[in-house]
Amino acid sequence: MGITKSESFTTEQNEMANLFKAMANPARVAIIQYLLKVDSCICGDIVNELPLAQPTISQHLKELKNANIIQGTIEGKSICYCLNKDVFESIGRYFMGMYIKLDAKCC
Amino acid sequence: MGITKSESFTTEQNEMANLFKAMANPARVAIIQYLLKVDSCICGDIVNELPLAQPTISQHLKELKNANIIQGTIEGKSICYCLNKDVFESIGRYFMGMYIKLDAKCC
DNA sequence: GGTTATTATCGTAATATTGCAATATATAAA
DNA sequence: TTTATATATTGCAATATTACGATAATAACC
Repeated sequence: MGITKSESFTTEQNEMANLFKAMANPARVAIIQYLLKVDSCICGDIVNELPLAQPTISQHLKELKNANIIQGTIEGKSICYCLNKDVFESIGRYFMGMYIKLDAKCC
Repeated sequence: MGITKSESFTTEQNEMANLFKAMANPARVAIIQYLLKVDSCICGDIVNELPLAQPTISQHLKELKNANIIQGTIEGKSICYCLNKDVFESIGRYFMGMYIKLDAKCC
């Protein structure tokens, strides 16, 4: 039918999928990399950095915020965005854990 | 327009996005978790494990294989699938590297 | 050869995502 | 209060993704 059968999978599986979905776009990867470089910035800085219109950037920031990858703090008339450190630690641990568990013997 | 402006971003950014896209679906997350548990299996085992039709599983396996997350080896009339250990190490390092680089001071 | 078992491909319908122009909202400054 | 600045929301068109039935392809077995 075209819709993901989310109800057929566990909450954890859906949460992991949503987290990856938030990063599954080159513009959002670029935003994350930019935030890693500058520590924190306002929406307008990202609009100047990337070749996308302001509403598009705003929408991407919203998705990253929904996934808890970034956080935004109101500072006067602008909003200061920065990366959420905890998320990266837990994703890193998730994959390193898989790497360790993974048996070398394959088919 | 609706299409991702891939040409506006670096090759690395597009590759990272594609890797995350391959994992941005609960069925594919479930397949990865199942392969982690059983080490290796054939397509039919996954069809029995998940509530999805055989063509759907086959399509998901194709996407995981294209992203180099799994590999498939022909064994008689069936195909043995297993996880690609290297990918998980590099993704894990990618995120742990971000975590370490990330400054605690946020906005 | 014919049959069975296993997986892949095609076609297609339903839904989701991406991007932007236009517009709305909110705050600061004048 | 008006104006400027910064960000969010809405509506829409183009494209991508998801799922499955029908069918094809491949290999083992008789």
